[in-house]
Amino acid sequence: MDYSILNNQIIVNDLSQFDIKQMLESGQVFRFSEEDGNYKIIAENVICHLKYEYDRAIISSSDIDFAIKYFDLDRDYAPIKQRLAAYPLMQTAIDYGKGIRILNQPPLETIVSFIISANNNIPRIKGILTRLCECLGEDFGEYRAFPTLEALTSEDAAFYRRIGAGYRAEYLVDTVRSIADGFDLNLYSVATPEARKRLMTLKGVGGKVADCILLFAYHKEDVFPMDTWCKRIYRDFSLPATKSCANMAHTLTTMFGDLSGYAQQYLFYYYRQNNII
DNA sequence: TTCCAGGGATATA
DNA sequence: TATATCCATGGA
Repeated sequence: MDYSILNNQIIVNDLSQFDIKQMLESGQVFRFSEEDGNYKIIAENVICHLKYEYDRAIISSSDIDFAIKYFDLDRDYAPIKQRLAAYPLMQTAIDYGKGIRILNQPPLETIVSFIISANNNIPRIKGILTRLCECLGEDFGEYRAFPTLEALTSEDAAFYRRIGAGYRAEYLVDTVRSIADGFDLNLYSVATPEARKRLMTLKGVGGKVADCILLFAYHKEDVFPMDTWCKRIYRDFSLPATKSCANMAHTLTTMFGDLSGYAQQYLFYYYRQNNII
């Protein structure tokens, strides 16, 4: 994609495949805020400021290389959208969310975030994560970093309940302990089925949460996370009826192949924003 | 008051 | 392997 670096800022020239609101509000990330058109995103211990200037987007970051990778800037989404447009329903969804990109988020916080996301709603997820970082994250003045593994493992279930995690508190305690005890987070070059199997050994990580982690942290493109919105999406494709999310995900990933993750993201955003019940 | 939210664990057959 | 039930919380 067309971007350049100037004075420690990233200038994104091609807004046909880069939209700040669409990237952040497509349900893949929770630690962001907006005020008067200025967006703040925090990932790990890095903060990024995003805004528009004329017909360009400007990214300021404490770590430029991190930001380039995080916002997936070295990927051209034009051919992806062109291939997807041949599928039913997709042209509408792509037109609606043409600036969506799939972020490359740090694995640990993606795992924690999506364990919290289970049977939960986005405003609450954001609140729980805000309190988590406020309590355990390193203080950088303007913002708090995401807590380190050491900080996460230093707390018990009572703490996670206090910040509002509810019954997911025990899952979090168990999972961060597993990671500290040697669960290998480096799944970038592990094939999707094996990586998925490993993630699902973590407490609080089932099929859907595993797929979110695979897509939003490891950029595995051959997954289709099935949530309540995606069940409606499945219905509208008039595919074989089934009650099983696993069956739906299998049918959809068979249909979309290595475009599954992208298809899911455009469709999720379109359905949720338009509240298609 | 009940229902729902980017579901998963567990028990049961 | 497939289905039923329980789980904290807060907003609608």
